[in-house]
Amino acid sequence: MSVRVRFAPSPTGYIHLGNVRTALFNYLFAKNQNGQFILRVEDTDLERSKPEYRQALIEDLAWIGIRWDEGPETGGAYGPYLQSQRLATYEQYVRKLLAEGTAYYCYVTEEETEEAKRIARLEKRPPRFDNRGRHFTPQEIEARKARGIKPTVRFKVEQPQVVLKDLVRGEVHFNLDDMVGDFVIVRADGSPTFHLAVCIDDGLMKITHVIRGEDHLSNTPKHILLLRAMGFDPPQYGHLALIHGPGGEPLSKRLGDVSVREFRRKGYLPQGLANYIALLGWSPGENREILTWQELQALFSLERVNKSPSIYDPHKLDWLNGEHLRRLSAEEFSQKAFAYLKMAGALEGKDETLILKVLPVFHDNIERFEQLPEKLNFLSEDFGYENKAWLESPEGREVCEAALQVLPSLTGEGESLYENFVNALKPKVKAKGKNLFMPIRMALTGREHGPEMKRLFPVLGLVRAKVRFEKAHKA
RNA sequence: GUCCCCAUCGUCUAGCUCGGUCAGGACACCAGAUUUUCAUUCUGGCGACAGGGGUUCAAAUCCCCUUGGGGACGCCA
Repeated sequence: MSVRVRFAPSPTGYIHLGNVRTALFNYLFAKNQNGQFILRVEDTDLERSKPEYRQALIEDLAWIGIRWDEGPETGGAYGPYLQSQRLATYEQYVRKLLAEGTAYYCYVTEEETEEAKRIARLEKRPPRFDNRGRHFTPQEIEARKARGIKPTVRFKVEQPQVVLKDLVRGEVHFNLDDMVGDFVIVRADGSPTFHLAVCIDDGLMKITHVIRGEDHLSNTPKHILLLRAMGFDPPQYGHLALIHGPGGEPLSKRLGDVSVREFRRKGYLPQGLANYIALLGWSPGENREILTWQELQALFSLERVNKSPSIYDPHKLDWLNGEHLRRLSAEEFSQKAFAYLKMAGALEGKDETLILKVLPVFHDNIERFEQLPEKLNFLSEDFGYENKAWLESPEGREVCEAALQVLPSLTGEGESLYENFVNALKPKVKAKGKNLFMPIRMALTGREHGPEMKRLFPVLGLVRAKVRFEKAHKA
């Protein structure tokens, strides 16, 4: 039987590092096994689900390079892939469960269960539902109906001992008696809960492996019971330890800066981010770290997934992204960098041809595209000087004067243009070494640091050089 | 509080299945070399088996306890 996995996010916000890692592991596992990857949107929480988040999610997933075989807009043989469109199916199963007596209408109100929980907590007991609604007499039920109470549907937990053979954790034993009571599968407003929808969908969509975050571990016994009650063979489960922020805090608390959108905005390469994320909780062994998408796919295995939680380290992400950046050809680098600048709105009012020409010069200088616009400031004529001292010194002034004399008769192409420039300059000035070099850099770029002058100089060209030395001379 | 999971450098990890390694790599950090600057690149350094008990000739590796961390306990997913 071929492997079928799914990534099933709820569109209640932008996806973050933890979510994409789950998606990525599912995807890599499926592709490694020659299986299918399904995208399913769990939008049963009408309150919080938003269509724009669904769109964002699809974009972000596609951006990083995940391709789904079946999904909301893609379609597939087991659709629809939006839970909000599967309500009729859920109702059928609920009717069946009700008819078979494995589920029942529960007339206990939300307020009552809240209150019971509060008291349980106070008395330091597990805040477990006591199944009281299971034993209401027909009279009680009538009375509650008369008061306008709408029932929920609860699943009867009758075999509380569940053994799970988790693909990453091994055998895990649960006793639902000390965890949960009968749990809600249909809310009082008639909408299905996550538990119901997931089980029906996983069953119907013939999902073979469920790879998800550890936060779902304790839901798994419920799901296994539900699945069995509905006549499905439960899939295999693998629970991934969670990722934490640099301070050790849960990722959800810092959603803003760890969302995929934010990494996009900062100009990370999709393959750089994917590579880094893959290394959080997984390792191919043999000290390998820098991996292409193809390599990730070929090497991935659940057996090598770690059980312990990991902390996200922005430094290492930057380093790894830089490595991927440097592995790009000059053309690819320029093209992607340019696309980023355009997207970031950093091109407005700028000389695009000139930018395209300098871009390759910064290939080794950055680890993400976000660092580019600031480094490109010197292309505009109105830049200021980071350190005027290099220009104001007698030696600096002499360099500027000599440069202006030499410039008109300069010839050469590419790097040799700069060499000719410097060679022509040398006999005319006393300054040498740093004292010659720094005034040139300051006059031409306004900065003390930057890429090699021999590469920058020909890109700027003689006309700009003249303007800049004139300006520097007056400074 | 109850249940579940986890535990190797500051961080990501290899090694654990099948006990015998100077416990390896990478990021970060520090020092040096190259680069007339910066970045890149290269070299070196710092740095860990949470603690305690077993089992064994031998334990990072197997077992138990403690401690620490995480997760769950919703009519959220």
